[in-house]
Amino acid sequence: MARPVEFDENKVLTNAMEQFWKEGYEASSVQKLLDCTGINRGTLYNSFGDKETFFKSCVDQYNRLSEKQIETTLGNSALQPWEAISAYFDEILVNTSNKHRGMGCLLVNSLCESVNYDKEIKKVIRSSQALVRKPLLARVKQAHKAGKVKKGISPEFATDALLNSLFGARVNARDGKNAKQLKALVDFTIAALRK
Amino acid sequence: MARPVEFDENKVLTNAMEQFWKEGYEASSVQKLLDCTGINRGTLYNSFGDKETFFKSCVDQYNRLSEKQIETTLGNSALQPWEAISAYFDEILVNTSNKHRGMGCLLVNSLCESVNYDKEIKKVIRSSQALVRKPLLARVKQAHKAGKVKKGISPEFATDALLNSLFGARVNARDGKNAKQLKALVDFTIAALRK
DNA sequence: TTCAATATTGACCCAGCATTCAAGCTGCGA
DNA sequence: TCGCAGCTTGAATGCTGGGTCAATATTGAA
Repeated sequence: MARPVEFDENKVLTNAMEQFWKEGYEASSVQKLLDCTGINRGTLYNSFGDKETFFKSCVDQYNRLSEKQIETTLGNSALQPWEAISAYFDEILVNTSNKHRGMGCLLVNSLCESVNYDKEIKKVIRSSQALVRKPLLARVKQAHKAGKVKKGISPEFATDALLNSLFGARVNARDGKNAKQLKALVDFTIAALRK
Repeated sequence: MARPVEFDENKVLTNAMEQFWKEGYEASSVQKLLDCTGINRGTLYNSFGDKETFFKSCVDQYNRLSEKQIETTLGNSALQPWEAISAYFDEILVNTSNKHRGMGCLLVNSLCESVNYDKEIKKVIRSSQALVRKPLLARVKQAHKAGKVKKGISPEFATDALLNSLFGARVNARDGKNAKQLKALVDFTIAALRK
């Protein structure tokens, strides 16, 4: 009945996501977003809303990427708990392009840039982080039940320690550390928790 | 011979540093910097140069703060190596105002915001991080010589692991975790390295 | 073929950005 | 007391920011 969309929504979201991921929210001007997506100014506002709304859609796109990484690792029932956890970290830190590795984590970056310091976006970031924490905690609990976690460490704390190590690694990734160095850092944390 | 300066340079730098620390480089407009420092537009440009130069001066101010924290902890020869290291982390994560804790680390934030993604400021940030790494490494080496580091762990790696944990904690601090939770995270890393 | 519905386009808006500068002010040396 | 070096001031500048909109294009249905 009406004119169909011409742009590829997935490509637009992916390109814009990478722009935000690399340079952050504030430094990503609408003009830069238009350049990297190839769409027109009006099209952006018409189809994706204002900059903040568009950013949230890009975070959703990032979460979809995240979920894929989780599915094949933490969500792979063929893997033992610690193998799954290790595979997940490998997926993020090792089996990724140098480009993506060097950009760190969009959620960590956004938290540190503090997009609109005390506004709504912070909530989005937090709930996105839960997407990782939940399946990670599930695996740690599994390991815990199997007696594969060092004594005196609760599954919740072990999960926090793993995430803390991962956050650090992703800051270090942005600082230029290579895959091997980053892997060594998270492997050390795993070794400290695992029995 | 001429009119003397009226503003307190130290206060100006401290206030501006906190503005950059809290909201990042891009979101800290010159107007916001004028508001929080109380100086005039022309005065800023006359006495501190442009925004980028001013930002670097604020990073210097942050480094001075950092050096003070290092002096009384890592630099305190009355303390044993691990006690000094632990005291340093306490100083950053526990013995600090809720306000400052919640802002994380200016250097980590800047790295994640990626101020001018591939420009000169990144160098400033990196050399500033060396200010912490050097005395920390010295203490770890001391512990290593005294046989107080777990077998098979080099002082360099142990230092990187500590810094990784600290980076993670400062991201988590920005996410709202409290002093106790943050301390538990770095303490866990220390315990994993210490013998 | 016509028309309603929606997508696309880029010129346009103005608020806010970083930066400059000419004029005014202040206090010390002469 | 006067002159002037140099700090202070805020209006002015040009540019870029995010956001709007009327005109145009493209489709399917009638």
